[in-house]
Amino acid sequence: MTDSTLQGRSLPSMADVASHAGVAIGTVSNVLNNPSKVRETTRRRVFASIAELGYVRNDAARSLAAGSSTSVGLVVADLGNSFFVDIARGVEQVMRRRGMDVLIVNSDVEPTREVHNLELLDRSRVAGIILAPLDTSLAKSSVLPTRSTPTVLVNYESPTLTYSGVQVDEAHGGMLAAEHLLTLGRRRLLFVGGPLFLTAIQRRWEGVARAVSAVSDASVALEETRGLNIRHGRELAKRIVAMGPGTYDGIIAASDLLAIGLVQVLNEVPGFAVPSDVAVTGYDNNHFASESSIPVSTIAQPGEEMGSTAADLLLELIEKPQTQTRTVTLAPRLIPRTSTLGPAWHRD
Amino acid sequence: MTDSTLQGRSLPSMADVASHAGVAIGTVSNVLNNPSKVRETTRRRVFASIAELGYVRNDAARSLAAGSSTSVGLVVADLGNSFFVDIARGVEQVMRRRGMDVLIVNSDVEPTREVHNLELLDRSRVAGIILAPLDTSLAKSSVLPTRSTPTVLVNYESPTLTYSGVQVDEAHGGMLAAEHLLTLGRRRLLFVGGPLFLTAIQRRWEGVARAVSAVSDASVALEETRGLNIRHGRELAKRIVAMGPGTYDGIIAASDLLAIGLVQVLNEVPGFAVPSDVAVTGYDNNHFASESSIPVSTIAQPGEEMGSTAADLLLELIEKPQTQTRTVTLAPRLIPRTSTLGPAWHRD
DNA sequence: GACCGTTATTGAATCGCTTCATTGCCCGCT
DNA sequence: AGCGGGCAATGAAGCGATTCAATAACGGTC
Repeated sequence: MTDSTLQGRSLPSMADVASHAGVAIGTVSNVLNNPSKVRETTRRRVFASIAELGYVRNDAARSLAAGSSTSVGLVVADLGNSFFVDIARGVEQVMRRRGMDVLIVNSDVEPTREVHNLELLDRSRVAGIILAPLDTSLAKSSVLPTRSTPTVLVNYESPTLTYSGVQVDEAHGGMLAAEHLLTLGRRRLLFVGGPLFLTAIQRRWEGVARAVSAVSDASVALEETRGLNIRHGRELAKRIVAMGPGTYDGIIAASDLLAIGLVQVLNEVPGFAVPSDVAVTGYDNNHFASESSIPVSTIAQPGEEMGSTAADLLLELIEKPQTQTRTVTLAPRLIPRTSTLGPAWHRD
Repeated sequence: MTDSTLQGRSLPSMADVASHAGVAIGTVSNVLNNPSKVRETTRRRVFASIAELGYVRNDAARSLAAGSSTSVGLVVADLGNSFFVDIARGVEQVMRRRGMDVLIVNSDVEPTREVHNLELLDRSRVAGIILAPLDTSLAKSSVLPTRSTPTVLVNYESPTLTYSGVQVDEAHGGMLAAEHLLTLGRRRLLFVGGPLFLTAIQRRWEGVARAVSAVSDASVALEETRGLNIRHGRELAKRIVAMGPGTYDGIIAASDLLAIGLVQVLNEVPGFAVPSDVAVTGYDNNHFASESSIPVSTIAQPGEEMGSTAADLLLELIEKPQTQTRTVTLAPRLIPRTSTLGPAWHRD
């Protein structure tokens, strides 16, 4: 019976540790989970055996037996987008403080993978899930209704209030940008961004329009783009130049990349100097917004804060499952830089 | 159609499904894992029960019983660095094709978290682990010797050949950049980058030096920087300007950001036009290298390929554990752009 | 109808852990 | 001595799957 010939391969189990240390299996478990319940000397003996055998606890067995896990899952739509990386950082920060681990799964913009990843985490029986989808991925609507693991949505409004969530007040962001330009005396504004079926863009535009309508002698036009990259900014800039100098004295771009593209082209053309002739704002606080040759004023998405808030909401849900779900809306903030203030304004 | 029992009740188990469908528990298991062994009609009945009860397989129990998992873990040093995101994409691509899932854990540049994450994945009994550390994080040396899960290293040379790994031939990258400039007729070169204790930077410099020494009338100088960001590039550019025009006619930067910073400043100063007076190359193929106002020629790290190669190596290790470990070295490649070729050269 | 080879289904044993009701001990009090 | 209470330690009963030997059911043949 006492055959301890473990042919090389498989890792030692708790039972192996127990017999090696001359204690019961339950004692080993206690050493690991409730050290205070075990006498000092015994504890030391067990730890010694653990070290000697190179024992590694099997979390699959652990969470099966305990019926709970110490990891949460984070489903992100696109790791290539630094916004999601910020969210991840926020989530990790909070979870780590609580001794929980964060497993990240990447959907890479594919809705089917998003569904798959959600199922994966469900099967894994993680303690909870934070879902950060893209505005465009609709897939979740078909999955969400049947979920049973505690779940928090980031940046996506759950139609019904079935899940807790974190959102950004996009309209407010648009207002901030517009008011900034208006305060600087700009009156002939232009909002650029698109496609407009993205609700975030739509909201930003609404905010801009609202802010402008509050100032009697100000006006704002809208130019829809097909995307939000530098290239789209460059293309649009050419069209703007073609309209002639003075048509606009302030431009609100729906993304930093768009703004950077605009600035790159405009600033080369007489009559379109940035910001003296045309002030430009971006959106997202992309790392490169501050690094381009003319640092771009921007609206910062509170990505990290969104992540940490989502984590808080999730912990709440995990700890008292009866809690009423709720949605937290966070405000973006303005970061003024050279592209609106001019070179006199130095950042640190 | 009708019932939506989403609340609180603990999830149904395989036993529940079995009794609901009027079959044995083993049959349910077969329906899920060896469908061909179950008669069509039975299979359908079981699937119906699964759907009706909303059964979700418990992967903790599954991998405990089966003694194997269908997920692999990926430990990345810094999700904020797009190089690691590329690696992740490569890993996912290969694994997905094999029906395996990838769990990503982020160490956020902290060595202690790297160790923790490695332990986490060990405990989780994933099928294998891919470790993508930073050049600087030394911590793994203390962990690696005792590992027992199949493991593959990315971008870090295991001193002993204990683990399979994927690397980049950094020296070759340096050579490519230098040869490119030499071919364009540049002879007074400068390599910039740092800190030099980073082995990758060191290697690139070695490659550059080797290439230059092969051309009799060419020379190369070295300027060490304290970091690789745009800011460092800007600062260095000022020093270069101070040396006067003509000192160098070609600069090899150890990162794209560095190169972008250099170009931004140099190109404004008479006698330092890029690329006519000074040609500049970057390194990493950062997304923004191609988007800056003067697109920067660069050496592309094959991040995605590194990831997929690592995944292949890992699968090999998982499938036949006896396999000899090996290290694959990949070559970076040159992407010439305006900062060396001039505006005549259009990219698609 | 008896016999036999497939094909389907069954259910007990098992994976490695947590839990918790018990048991053993030791010590102080009455 | 006897009793009660606190610690320590024990070990069996799950947790929810996979496996696999054993059994049942099903056709075909002679």
